[in-house]
Formats: sequence, C-alpha cells, structure tokens
Amino acid sequence: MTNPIRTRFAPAPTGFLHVGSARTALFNWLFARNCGGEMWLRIEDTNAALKAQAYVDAIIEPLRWLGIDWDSGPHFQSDRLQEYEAAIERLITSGHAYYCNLTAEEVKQKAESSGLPPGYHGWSRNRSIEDGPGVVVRFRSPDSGTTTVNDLIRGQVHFKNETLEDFVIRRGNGSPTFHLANAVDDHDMGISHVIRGEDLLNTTPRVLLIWEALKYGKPATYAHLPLLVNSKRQKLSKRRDDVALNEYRERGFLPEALVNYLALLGWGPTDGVEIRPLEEIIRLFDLTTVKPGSAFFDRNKLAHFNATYIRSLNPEELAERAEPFLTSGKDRTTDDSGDSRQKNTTQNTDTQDRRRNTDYRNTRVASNSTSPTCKVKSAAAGNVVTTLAADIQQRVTTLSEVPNWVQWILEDTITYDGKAWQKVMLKGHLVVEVLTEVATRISEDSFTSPERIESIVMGVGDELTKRSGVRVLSQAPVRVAVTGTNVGLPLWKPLELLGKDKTLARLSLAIERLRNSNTSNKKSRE
RNA sequence: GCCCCCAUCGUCUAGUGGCCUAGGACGCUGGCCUUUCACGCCAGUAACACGGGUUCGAAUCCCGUUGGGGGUGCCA
Repeated sequence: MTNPIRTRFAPAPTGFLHVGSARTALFNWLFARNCGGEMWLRIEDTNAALKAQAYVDAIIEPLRWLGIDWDSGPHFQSDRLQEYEAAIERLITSGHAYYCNLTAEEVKQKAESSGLPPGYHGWSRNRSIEDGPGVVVRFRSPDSGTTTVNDLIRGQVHFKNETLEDFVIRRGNGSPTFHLANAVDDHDMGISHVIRGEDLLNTTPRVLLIWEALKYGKPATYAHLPLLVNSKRQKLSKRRDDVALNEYRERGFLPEALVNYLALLGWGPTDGVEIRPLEEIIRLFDLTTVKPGSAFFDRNKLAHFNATYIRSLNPEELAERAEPFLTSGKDRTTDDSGDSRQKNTTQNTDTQDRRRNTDYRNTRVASNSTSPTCKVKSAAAGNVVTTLAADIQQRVTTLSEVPNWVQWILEDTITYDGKAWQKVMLKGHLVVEVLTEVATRISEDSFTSPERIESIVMGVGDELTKRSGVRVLSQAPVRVAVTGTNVGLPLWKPLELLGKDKTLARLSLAIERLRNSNTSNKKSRE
C-alpha cells in the first residue's frame, strides 16, 4: 500500500478565523483535492486557555462558509494528552529529554548575568532534577550536525543543530507544547504533507528532532506558505489589520470570491486567468509552483473579484444572498459603523476602499422592523431586488451595498440629500413646471410600463425645452423628487415598482417644498 | 545580537537559459458609450533591487551587496 496524500489544517482556536489561516486551510484543501488526497482538521488546544467550544465554532463555521470541508475531524489535541505523555516519557527514558526547574524569568537572568546571548543554554542538562510541580521537560538538542527541512516551496532549509536550544516540550503544568504534540499527531495521523505559514519555518527543526528521537521514520514533507502582509509588508496582525474572516462575510463579500482571491495569493495559474471556477483552480493548483515571497492582501483587488462574482449571480440568487443585508433587524447604520471602524484602523492603507462605495445613504430612515412586518418587508425587498437585479449588480461591490440602491423604494418616508436638492432643484431650469406637468400626465396615465413612464418624463423635458428655448432637464428633478438624491438606478423600472400613488405623492411633496423655499427666498430678498 | 526566509510594474502574478523590445490582472490616467451613477469597450502608465561571475546567450543558474520580512516564549 502506498502512502496516501494527507494534509491537515491545524489552527489554534483563538476566537476567530484569520484570513491568513483561511488561506492556509485553502491551500491544504486545494492540494489534497488536486491529488485526490485527504485533509484532516485538527484543533491545537494544548494550551488550556484555548479550550472552549465557542472558539472552536469560530473556526469551523467560517470554514464551512468558505466551502472548505475535511475528511476527518475535528480532532482535538486536548483529547490526546496520554499519547503526548507517553511520548515525553519515551524521550526522557531514551535520554533525549530531561527535567528542568528553571523558570522563564530565571533563564532570562542567567543569560544576562553570564553574558551569553538571550535564551536557554542547557543549564539543567546534568543537574539530575526530579519531576515535580512547575518542573518542565526540555528536549536535548544535538550539539553538532544539521537538521534539514524538506520544503516543497523553498527546497532544503538547513539549520545547524548548535543554534537550536534545548526547548520545552512539556510545560510546568504538565501540558505538552505544540512542537511535541505536532510531531506525535502528524505521525499518528499519517500526515504526508504539512502545509502552513512561513512564520513556523523556524520551529520545524524542533518537530523534526522530536520526530527522529521518537524513531518515527521518514518525516512528512513540508511546505511553508508565504506570509500574507499589509501595505507596510508586515505580517497581517489582529491589532493592525482587518483579519477576521467573519467581518468580510458581514461586509457582504461572497465566499466564492474570497476563495478565488485567496487562492491567488502566492500562486497563479500559468494561463493568467484569475477569476475562474473553483473546480478549475483545484485542477490547476500546484503547490510546488507557489511563489516563496510574501504577498500583500489587497482589498482593492478582492473588491474587484467580489464585484465580478456578484455580477455573475442570477436575479433570484442576488435577492436571496442580499436578503440578510436588507432585512436585518438592526438599523442599517450598524453596518456603517463597522465600516468606519475599519477606516480608523487601516486609514493608511485603504483610502481606496471607499472610492467604489458611492456614498448614497442620505435616504436612510430608521427602520424599526419587528418580526411580522419584517417578513412582509423581506418579501417586498426580495421582489424589488430580483426585478432590479441587473441594474443593482453593476453598481455594487459588496452585498451590503445593495440596500443603498433600493432603500427609497421600500421606505415610506423620504429624506432629501441637501447637495442634490441644491444642485438639481434650486439651480435647475423650470423645475416646478417640470414636476407639475409630469405629475399631471402620470395621474392621467395607466403607469403600467417603464417605457410609458420614460416617455412621459422625457417628453415633458423635450416640450419645455422647445417652448422655453433653454435646455430643460426632466429626469434629474423627478429623480430627486422621488428618490431624494441625484444618483441612482435607471429610474423607470424602480418607479413602476414604487407605484403610481407613491410617485405622485412624492412629486407633490417636492413641489410644495420648492414653492416654500421660493417664497422664503423672495421674502428674505425683500 | 543570533538563526531563517524572501526580492519581476504601486499591488497580485506569468516566466524555470534563447519564444522577453518581459505577458495578464487590480489600481491609476485618457477616450468611447451614456440626460444620473455605473457597467462595458478601447488606449495609455509602469517592473526583472544592485554588483560580480557562469554561458554563444540570463529575469531565469552561482556568489556577494543592499533592502524587506519572520523567528528568537512554559503562544501556535
């Protein structure tokens, strides 16, 4: 029987899935799927502080959302403590490990006072310390020779054993460290390829040393993926950068867009086609051609991918997937606050991000949707989105922007954008005449098709232009009157959806408002 | 300090000694389309870090320099 290809994704449950971890998971998965192998999921929770079901869910759930599945697991290291203890016992018996009672603080002081470089220098090797509370177990690293990591991406990486210090394999509280658990698990689980971030490359010789001491035979093949970095080319970090995968979901990114984009960070298909179906990516994926240099996580390009994927959705799909963004019980401004937080944390990197988001939010009215009305609203919203899908799709980058374009159809009240009002209504020619005439003709019309509505509105503009000798725009004032602003979807279909009554009501409201401001202007001039 | 990794347009990449006057994509700029905003289409911008080798020939191989990053925990 030949050894099967088997990879593993082994995150530490730290509260959420990091985009870097998601990329690691994805590459493990792509590699396994490409060569007909398996991927196992293992939760690295040897550190007691990391044990909590909520933390585990925070990893598993986003993985599922991305569509990354696994063939076995999740396996928990916290369930395998006996195995680790047995391995530690074997290492002590064989002389590969020994007890040490120095605390981290003492090690630091010793290094300082002895003038040696920082770190532990084998002080307890021959002190014959007995096991006991607070006593750690250290691995006795060889004093000579070389440990070589066979890496599919970087070739052979050599470490001089003399530079490897006697590291801890069991903590003072009795729990194993991840180097030890890694070696034991990868062996016991028959992992053939270890694919992980480059930040772990330096710890690999430790695992290899343990592996050898435990007489496990031929070690796994490694592949250390290039780090994902921010615009300053530093490793993506929780503090500085937007790394929680869930936030991308909440901002309206599509999992397929994220997966497609992530796959291209460090790897690229030879034919240069970037946006393509997952099946093709799986087929073309080749770990050995992964580029070793670090990769900037470019939200701009992600946005482009997302926009492209949104445009490829059919109308029903769009409505379905935008649904959570349209009907969430909370005020939609909550969504914006998420945005602005992000702007604060990364203002140096992505001022560009906002460029695509037409700031089209002045029409927003607080929606205190309770659940019965919520359902009705949801159905109405779904219908609106489905009907206008093609027009919406060209204008959004994320699903969370969908409401911005249709809110005015769904809300009962209207809010005017000050600038738009100023520009179109106050500075336009014959605005009151246009709106009055349009209203009159609409009230006499069946209002049954976008074409009819268009010909009414445009017709009024043409006629007034002829009659007055100046160019009179009619679409713009109608748009402001009805939607509240001067930027929006092609008007005619949405108008039909809004309905004759509401359209007329909004036209008269605008006319009234215009007359009021005119008279007050006159008064103030007198 | 020590150890390790990396280096093609601003960014993600194609490129594995001749097909390279270096291709694609994002971004940016300009144009076309358009009575809003977009989408779409067309065009333009822009790179092999530097210095030595090896070779008839180097973005591709070797060495060095510089620059960047990661690690240096009883985190993973």
